[in-house]
Amino acid sequence: MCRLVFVDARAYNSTNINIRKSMPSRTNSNDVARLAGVSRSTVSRVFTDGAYASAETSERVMKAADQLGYCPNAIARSLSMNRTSLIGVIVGELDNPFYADILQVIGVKLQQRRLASLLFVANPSAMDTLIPQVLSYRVDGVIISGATLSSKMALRCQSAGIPVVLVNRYTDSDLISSVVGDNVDGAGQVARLFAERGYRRIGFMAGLPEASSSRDREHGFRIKLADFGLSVSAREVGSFTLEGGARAARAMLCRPDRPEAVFCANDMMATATIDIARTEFNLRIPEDLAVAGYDNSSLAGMLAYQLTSVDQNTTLMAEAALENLLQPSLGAKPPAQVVRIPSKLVERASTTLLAAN
Amino acid sequence: MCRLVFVDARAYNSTNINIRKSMPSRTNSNDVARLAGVSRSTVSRVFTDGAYASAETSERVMKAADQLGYCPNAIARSLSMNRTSLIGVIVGELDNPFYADILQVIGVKLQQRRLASLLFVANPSAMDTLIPQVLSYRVDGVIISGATLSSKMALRCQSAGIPVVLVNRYTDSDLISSVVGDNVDGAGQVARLFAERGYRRIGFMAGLPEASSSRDREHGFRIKLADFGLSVSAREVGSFTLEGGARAARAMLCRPDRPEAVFCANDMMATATIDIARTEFNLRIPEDLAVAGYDNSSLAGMLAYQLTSVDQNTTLMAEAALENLLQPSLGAKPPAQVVRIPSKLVERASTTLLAAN
DNA sequence: CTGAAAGCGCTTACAG
DNA sequence: CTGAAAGCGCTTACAG
Repeated sequence: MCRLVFVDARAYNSTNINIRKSMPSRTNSNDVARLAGVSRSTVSRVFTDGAYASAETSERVMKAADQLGYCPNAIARSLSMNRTSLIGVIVGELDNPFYADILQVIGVKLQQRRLASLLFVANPSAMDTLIPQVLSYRVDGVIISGATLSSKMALRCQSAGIPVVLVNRYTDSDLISSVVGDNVDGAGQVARLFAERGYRRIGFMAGLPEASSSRDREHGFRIKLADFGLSVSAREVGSFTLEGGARAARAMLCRPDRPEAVFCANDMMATATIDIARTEFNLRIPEDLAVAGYDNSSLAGMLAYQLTSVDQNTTLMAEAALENLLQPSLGAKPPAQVVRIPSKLVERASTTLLAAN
Repeated sequence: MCRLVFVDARAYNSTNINIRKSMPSRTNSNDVARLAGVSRSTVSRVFTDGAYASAETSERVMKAADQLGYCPNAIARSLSMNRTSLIGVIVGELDNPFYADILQVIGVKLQQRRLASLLFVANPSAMDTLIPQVLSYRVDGVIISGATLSSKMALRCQSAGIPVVLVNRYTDSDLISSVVGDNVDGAGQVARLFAERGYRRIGFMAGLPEASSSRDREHGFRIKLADFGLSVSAREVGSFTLEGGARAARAMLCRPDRPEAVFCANDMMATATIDIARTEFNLRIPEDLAVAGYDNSSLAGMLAYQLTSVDQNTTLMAEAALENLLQPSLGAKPPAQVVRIPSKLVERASTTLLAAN
C-alpha cells in the first residue's frame, strides 16, 4: 500500500510538475563542477576553445559532463557574452528554387562556422512586422535574401548596430551592404548570344519593376543589344512568377510581330513562357521561339525545358555574404559595399539547335 | 593639444573597443524604467501579455520605450523563463520543392504563434553532428522533416525532454510522434487509377529503401493492385532524386516487357522518368507510357509534365505537426502518436488522355 | 498596482 | 592553472 502511493507520487511528479518547468532546465555547469570537484569557472573554461585548463582537469571535467549528459546552455552563454552566434536569415519566395538553393547554401555555410540560422519566412507585405522579433533575439547579423523584400528591416537592423547584408538585391541607401550577381553583365551575355544567333525580333520579360535585379538585367540586356544594333521590340512584366510569366508570354506571343527570341528575367518566367509557347501557340523551342532565363536554377536543367540561363553561383554569393557580414570590424566600421559576383551564361537547347537533335 | 588627445581616445573607444562589445548591448529595461520613473519589474510587466499594470503607467512606460528604441531582450527572457520560444527545424533535401514548401508553411505557422525557427539544413550523413547545437539552444521543440534523416537526433532530443515531431517520416521507435501523409491510401488511389485505365504491365519506382514513405507507398500500391488482380512487373530504386530516377527509368524502359504505366514514389523521380522516356526512348506520355508521381509538388503542375500525383496537403501536415508539438502537456505526457493526413490523387495529362488533346 | 530581491546559467577580469 | 565574485537583462513570487 505504502509502496503504491510512493510510486504514484513519483509518477505525478515526473509528469504534471516537471514536464514544462523543470525538465528543460537540465544539468548545468554547477552539477558538472561538483562531480568533477572543480569550480564552475573551470568547467566553463574547459568548454571554451582557447581557454586555459590543464589536461587532467579537462579530462576529469569532460568525463563528468559526459556522465551527466551536460550540454552548455547557449542562451546563458549568449547573454553573458553579449553575442548569440545567431544569424537572422530572412527569405521570401521559397517556392522559387533559386532562393531555396540560396537558403540551403547559406545554412550549410553558417553551420560550418558554428553559427545558427534564425529563419524568418517573409510574406513580403508583412515583413516589417518581423522586425521586433529579429531585433529581440539579438542576432549577430542579418541576411536578407529576396528580390521583393522591403528595405525597412535592413535599415532598422543596421541602425540598431546589427550588421546586415542583402543577397541578390540592393537598395538606394548606400548604408547597406549587398551581394548580387553581375546582372548587367549576365544579361549582356544573353544579348550577345541572341545577336550571334541572328535573332532580330527580340522580347524582354521583366520581373518586378521595383526589383534591382530585374532593372539591372533589363539595362544590361538593352545596352548590349544596342552594341549589336539591336533593340527590344516587345516587353512585358511577368512579376518573377509562373503565373505572371504565363500571362506575359501570352501577351507577347499573340502580337503580329511575335519575337523570335525572348529573354526572361528569371527561370520561372522562362519555363512558363516555354509552356505557353508550346501548348497555346504550338511553337517549337527553339526553332520558332528561343527562350533564355536567369538564375540557372534546377528548373533550367530539366530536360523538358533545357533552358539556356545565366548561372548566379549561389555558393559564391553565400560565401561573399557571410564574409561581408562577419568580417572582423577592425578599426572603424567598414563602409557598406556592393559585392558583385560574376555570372556565367549556360547554353542549353532552348536557344541552341544541338547537333544530336 | 589636450582636446585632440581626448577626441582621439573617444574615437578609439567607439570603434575598436565598442563596436563588438558595447554596441549590441542596447538600451535595457533599466534605462526605460529610469526614464519612465518606475521599476524594472513594472517595465517587464508592461511588456508581458497578461500582467498587471495600470493604464497610465503602461502608457508612460511605452512612451519611454519608444523614445529609447527599447526592444526587450529575448535571450535574457528565455534564460529567465526557462523557455526560448525557439523551435528547431531540421530539414534536408531543400532541393526537393516539396520540402521547400513544407519549410515555408512551417515557418509561417510558427511565426503566427510568435515562435521563431532555428533552422538546420542537414546533410543526412552529418546530421548527428548538429545534435549538440540543437540541444544547446534549449529549443522548445524540434521538427524534423526529411525522408532520409537519421532518427538519432529525434531520440536524443526526446530523451532530453524536448518535444519532437517528425514530418513525412516515422520511426520504429514508438516514442516519437510524427505526421505523415496517408501513403498507403494515396498509393492505393494510384493503383486504382491504373487499374481503371486498363494498364496491365505496371512499374513501381521506389525512393530510398530505408524511408518509411517509400515503403508505405509501395505497400499501398501493391495491395490495391492485388485487389484488381494486378501486380508490379518491374521495380527499380530511384533514391528520390532526379539522377536516381533517370537511372531507374532507363533500367525500367529498356526491358522487353516495358511497363505501360509507372508509379514513382515522388515527383522528382516521376519527372525524370518522363524526361528519359521522351528523350531517350521516344515515348509519348501518356499514350506510350503513363507516369504518376507523389507529393503534387510544384513540379507536377508544370505544363511540360502535367504529372498525375498524390497531393500531401503540406498546410495540414504543418498544422498537425505544430499542434502535436505544442499541445499543452496536460497531465501525463501524451504518448507518441502518428498522425496521418489524408492524401488526394490529382489527375493530370501524364496518365489521362484529355479531350482537349 | 508596484518595487526590492533573488534567480536563470553562463563568462571573465581579478587575484592567487 | 584555478576559484570567488560580479555581471549579462530579464522574470516572478513576495511583500506592501
